[in-house]
Amino acid sequence: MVAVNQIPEAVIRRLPLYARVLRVLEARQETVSSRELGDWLGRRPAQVRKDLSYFGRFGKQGRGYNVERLLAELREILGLSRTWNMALVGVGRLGRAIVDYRGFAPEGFEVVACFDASPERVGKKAGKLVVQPMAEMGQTFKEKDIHIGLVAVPANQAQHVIDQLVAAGARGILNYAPMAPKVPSGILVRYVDPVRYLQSMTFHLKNEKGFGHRASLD
Amino acid sequence: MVAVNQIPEAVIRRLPLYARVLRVLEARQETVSSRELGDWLGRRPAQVRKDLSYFGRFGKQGRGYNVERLLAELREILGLSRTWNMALVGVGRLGRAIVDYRGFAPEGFEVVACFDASPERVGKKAGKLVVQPMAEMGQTFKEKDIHIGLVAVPANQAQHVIDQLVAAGARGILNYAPMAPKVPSGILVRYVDPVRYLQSMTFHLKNEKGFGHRASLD
DNA sequence: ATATGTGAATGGGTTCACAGCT
DNA sequence: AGCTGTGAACCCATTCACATAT
Repeated sequence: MVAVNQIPEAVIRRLPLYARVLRVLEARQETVSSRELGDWLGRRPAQVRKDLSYFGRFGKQGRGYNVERLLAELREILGLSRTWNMALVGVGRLGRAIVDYRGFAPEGFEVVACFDASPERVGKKAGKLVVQPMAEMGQTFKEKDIHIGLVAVPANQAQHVIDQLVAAGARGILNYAPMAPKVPSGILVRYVDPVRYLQSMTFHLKNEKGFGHRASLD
Repeated sequence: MVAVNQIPEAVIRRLPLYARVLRVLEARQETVSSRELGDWLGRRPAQVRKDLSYFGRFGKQGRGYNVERLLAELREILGLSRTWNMALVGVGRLGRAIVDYRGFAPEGFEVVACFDASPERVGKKAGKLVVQPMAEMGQTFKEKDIHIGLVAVPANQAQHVIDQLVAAGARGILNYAPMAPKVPSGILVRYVDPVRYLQSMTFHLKNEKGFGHRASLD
């Protein structure tokens, strides 16, 4: 157990994975050991224990962790015991797929507004939402208590859009554009970029061997 | 410069990012310094230089790196100077969005076959492709020289699908399902999981401070 | 003056190994 | 016996600092 600000970032990024496995286990068993949890993710038991120990002492020697309890703790730690409102910018093909994506809601994330710079798109529907002009962003962020922005515009527009999101009050940004924007420090950015994963994969595939390394979840 | 099998995985995962920035720079300048390249990605110049130095000596003291040359080298190193054929499993909403995704082709990745376990979907069209039954997977992988599988099925079916992909000959898997499958060692798996990124973001957003850390591309 | 390439130093993250609880 | 929690040891990755080249 340790001060919040000195928890390794690597640990924080694993917590959602633990939560995910626990969701599956919830239905079938009451307790889980660090070994079992680690097996699901290709991790060593010691790592699981140490990761969790940054936040508290959730286990019982000789028994393991109570699945339900641990899941609840993790959701609390990650800030998932509330709903997070998000705004999407860019309602092209990809944007539409994002609005329709069924994976957000069960985890407490909701797209509650969407914006596009193109006048032809403004006013049309995207899922249940009406596409708004960029100018309304600041206003809408306040009204709807939005803290996260999703960016699904072409790479060459992404920087400008992200600047606008930050100005509107976004503190976190999920960037689907294949580029690396500059943001003020304090703004969190994460990247969804399937091609990038493929490209680091082909390095290994190309060298017929070089295969020995663990297929872990990084 | 060093043997292929002892290049840090972390370095390999950054190479696609360098390539991406170089693509942008290509149009506007002939050379780039490690400082400038690093600035684009929120990295220190020394890291850029060391990363590249694992593969060769591409720079010139006093000048920097030739953009075009470096990009070509990286594409070669990553195995991107060829086309990679991929197969999609799961032609639901998400699967359809993946087939339609415009980001793969320009980088040399192509979805050349798609499969679904549901008989109602088999035989129907998905983009330009006809949805095939799972049983044809092995055959098609050989015929079409497929090495990468994309998984877009519900979490509870993903393990089974991935087993089938591996049996069919897939050596790399891009998993859109929110779960962590077990695979034989030697098979590469990468995860596209927007929710996971959101969940590690909310940890920081929740603790109003804890913001100091760099918004880098990990 | 400017910028690379790299050995050495530092820092962060993972794993070991064991005391201690059930 | 089985399993956690954790300091210490280890290993991998990043950064520094400087010799070297243009």
